[in-house]
Amino acid sequence: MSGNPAVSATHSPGQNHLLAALPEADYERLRPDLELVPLPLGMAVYESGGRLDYVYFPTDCIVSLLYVMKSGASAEIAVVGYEGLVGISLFMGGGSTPSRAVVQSAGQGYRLSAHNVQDEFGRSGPVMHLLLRYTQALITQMAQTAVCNRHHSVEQQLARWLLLSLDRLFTNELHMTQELIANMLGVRREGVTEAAGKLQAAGMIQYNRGRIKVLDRPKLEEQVCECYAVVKRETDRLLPERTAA
Amino acid sequence: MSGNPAVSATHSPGQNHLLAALPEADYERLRPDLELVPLPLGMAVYESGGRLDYVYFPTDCIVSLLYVMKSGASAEIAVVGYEGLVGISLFMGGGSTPSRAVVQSAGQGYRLSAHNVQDEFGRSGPVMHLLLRYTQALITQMAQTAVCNRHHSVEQQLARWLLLSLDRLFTNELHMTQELIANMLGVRREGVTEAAGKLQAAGMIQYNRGRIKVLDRPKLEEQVCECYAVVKRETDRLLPERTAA
DNA sequence: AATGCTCTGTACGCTAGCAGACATTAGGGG
DNA sequence: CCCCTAATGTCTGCTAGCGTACAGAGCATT
Repeated sequence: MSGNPAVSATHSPGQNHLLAALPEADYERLRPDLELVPLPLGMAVYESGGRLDYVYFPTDCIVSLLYVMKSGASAEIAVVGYEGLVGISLFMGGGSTPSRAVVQSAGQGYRLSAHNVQDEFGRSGPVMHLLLRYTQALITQMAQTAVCNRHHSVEQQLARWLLLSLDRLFTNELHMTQELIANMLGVRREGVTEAAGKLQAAGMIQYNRGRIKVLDRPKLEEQVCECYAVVKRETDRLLPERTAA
Repeated sequence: MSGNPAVSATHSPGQNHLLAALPEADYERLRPDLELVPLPLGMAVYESGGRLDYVYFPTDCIVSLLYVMKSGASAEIAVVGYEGLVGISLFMGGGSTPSRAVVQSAGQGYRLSAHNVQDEFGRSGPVMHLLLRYTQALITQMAQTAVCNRHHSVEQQLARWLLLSLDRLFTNELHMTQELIANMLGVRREGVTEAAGKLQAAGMIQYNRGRIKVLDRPKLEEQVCECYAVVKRETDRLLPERTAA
């Protein structure tokens, strides 16, 4: 289905910013190996401890990296969208990680086989350096998640999470139940209801059965904890906008 | 002072397991560039957002990576000992990170200049792959810290922290006040007092004015949360014991 | 021995968030 | 159009951990 020309026509690997940031030569070399795949809501792109066969470059979807405990409780470690990729363990050398990767907002992405990724990485060129810089940005996000989990309220974390998600979409609307958000944040669903209620009362968002519309983003940015800005600034610093293709 | 031959005689770069794991040729090439330096308690090996001139390979000390918020509150992101290095941003490409690195248990370490590190990394050989595998282990630690911060009690986190620290020392005794531990865990000092009291009552540790002796490590391992085991298993998997030099 | 400082223990009120139970509502399929 | 289910709102304890304040205890210096 991903080979459908009508679909391909509206999609380009360049919609993923990592791929777009590659020098033209590298981009063109990679292009034939990139395969467009649908990433439906809830799909496990990667299972904890499992073998990874592809690296995924999201274009218009969001993938959450999360750890699920024995008890069933979970916590989001980081979130990946068009700015990044899922599957760093393929080039970092481990081949697997203890966390899962789940599609949190449906869409599509390009995938590249383990073999191709490792070949590219082995060239020690721009591709490698870009992947490593992205990995460092991801590390910052994980570190800040740890900090946020320690010190900030559910309301602050929800605000951070909304902004991080919004940054990875092209609308001001998320399709996401409170239940799912609670799983991501590792809190109770009731806690999300309460926090979302406050944000709604303050006029920042509008909630409606699985649809969250962000009405006043500037206000949201004003009252979110510093964690959001740290991650955003560091991501922008490490992955400056460049064009290719 | 680090040049003191009496000191050097009892120290070898091989005491750091990353360096020890290098093939002999690489180890010998690096060796002349490695400089033994003292790492006293409280030293800031690296400041948030600052420029990094060296990568540090601890031998018998522990370095904490922590984020300090505007409010002054802090939280430990990860801990590094003889199994690792401080300064991944030098080869990951960013050059800086938003977190600090502080010596938590005094000792020594070898340092390698940014220039040398980048040269070695650029060879795309065993050195590079080892550094990347270590980085992945560090990522796991950060991710698990986020999870632990979200879901586990101060007592469980203290147990995890004690075991992680103990793994990086050669005694069963830590020199560390409750105040410092509280800063690392991002909790109140009183919280640590209470948690430590419970562990002591259970006979696992013995506390005494800045000295913690672990009396019953198996018992401690029994009741620690799964986070410790996840990190340990992943570290062992990614950085198998190998010998060199 | 006295003093001062650091480190540890403890107590009290307070709040955020948990656990569980339940009410309400929206929307889609029959 | 109705019903069923998913999604959301609300309520009642309950507990962990916070903020604050202070007391005792070990250790070093004088």
